[in-house]
Amino acid sequence: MCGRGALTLSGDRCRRIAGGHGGRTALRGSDRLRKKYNLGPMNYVPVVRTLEGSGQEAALDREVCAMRWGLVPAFAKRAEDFDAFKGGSSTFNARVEGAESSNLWRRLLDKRRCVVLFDGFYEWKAHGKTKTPMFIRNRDEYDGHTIPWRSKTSEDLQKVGEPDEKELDGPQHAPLFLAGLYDVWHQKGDVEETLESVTILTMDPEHTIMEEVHDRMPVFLTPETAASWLDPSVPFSEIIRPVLKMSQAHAQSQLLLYEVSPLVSNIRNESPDCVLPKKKYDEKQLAKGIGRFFKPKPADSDLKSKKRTLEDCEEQDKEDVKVIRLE
DNA sequence: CCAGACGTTGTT
DNA sequence: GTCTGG
DNA sequence: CCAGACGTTGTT
DNA sequence: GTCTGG
Repeated sequence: MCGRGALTLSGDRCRRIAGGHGGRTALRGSDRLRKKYNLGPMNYVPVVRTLEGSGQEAALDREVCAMRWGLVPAFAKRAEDFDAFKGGSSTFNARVEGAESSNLWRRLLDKRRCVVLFDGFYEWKAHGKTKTPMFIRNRDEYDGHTIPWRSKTSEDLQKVGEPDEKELDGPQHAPLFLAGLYDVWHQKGDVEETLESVTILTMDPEHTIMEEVHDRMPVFLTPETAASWLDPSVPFSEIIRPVLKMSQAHAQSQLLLYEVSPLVSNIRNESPDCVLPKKKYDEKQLAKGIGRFFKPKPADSDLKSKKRTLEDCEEQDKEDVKVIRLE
């Protein structure tokens, strides 16, 4: 993990995921969230956090807000010092090993934990000199769609339980819950500017399917560990062991990994085809007629063979129509 | 005391 | 903000 | 994370 | 190889 993702959830969908309805889960800055099948650091991603200063445990509320992926700590003098694309420190991932002994991360571990929502993310699997893009998401059967409340009344729990509306604004599979840390940076000087930004924790993928693809993976949260992760009354030192254990279990049993087309490797390609399995993408391209150029060419180029080729093309076009109608 | 760092991934 | 190096 | 640029002189 | 852009 984790430098590229897909994110097509609407703000409202994120809010339902984050804890149901009514005033208990606020939504802010969702105009910064657009459907994206190919996003990287510096883009805005939906973050679930616990609202500060909302009283004691029983009254804690949540908020979903758009934050920039790539953390700028509150103490930064210039935001560029933490912009990996401008020679600064790379802060879109944080290694969980040793986070407690890092000046950058330690201050966030107890009070600035959050959950980052993704449809899925991309990883480039290396074989020798070539790299194959893969997409990783929750399998269709996984039913962890919402983050429950911790220590809430049964009334609250009922509110959250299952999604009670047919979700038409994004993928049907459960989104990934990724463990994150956030911070708020205020620019000093004449220009008043506030930047909320986030990093995604990474861990060792050993003994999971992710090991086949990469030497790091994000920390996956389940509905239950996500609820604890969001509870600021639980210290990091207490929660991290079970969280990592559950993340490993999740990566062992609930993920779906598949190869995608090389389209995604260029971040300017912003198409739903990015998340299409490569096999389906290839079929689609063939159906569009691009695939015919990979057919063997005629040996000679006299008029007759040219004509035959043209006829072949027309024939192919008719077949294409059939294929498209069948879909 | 002040100055300066505070990070990750991937590749060799 | 907080720690390390000098 | 990957892709793509990496440059100058002179002219409009 | 190294840096910038997205």
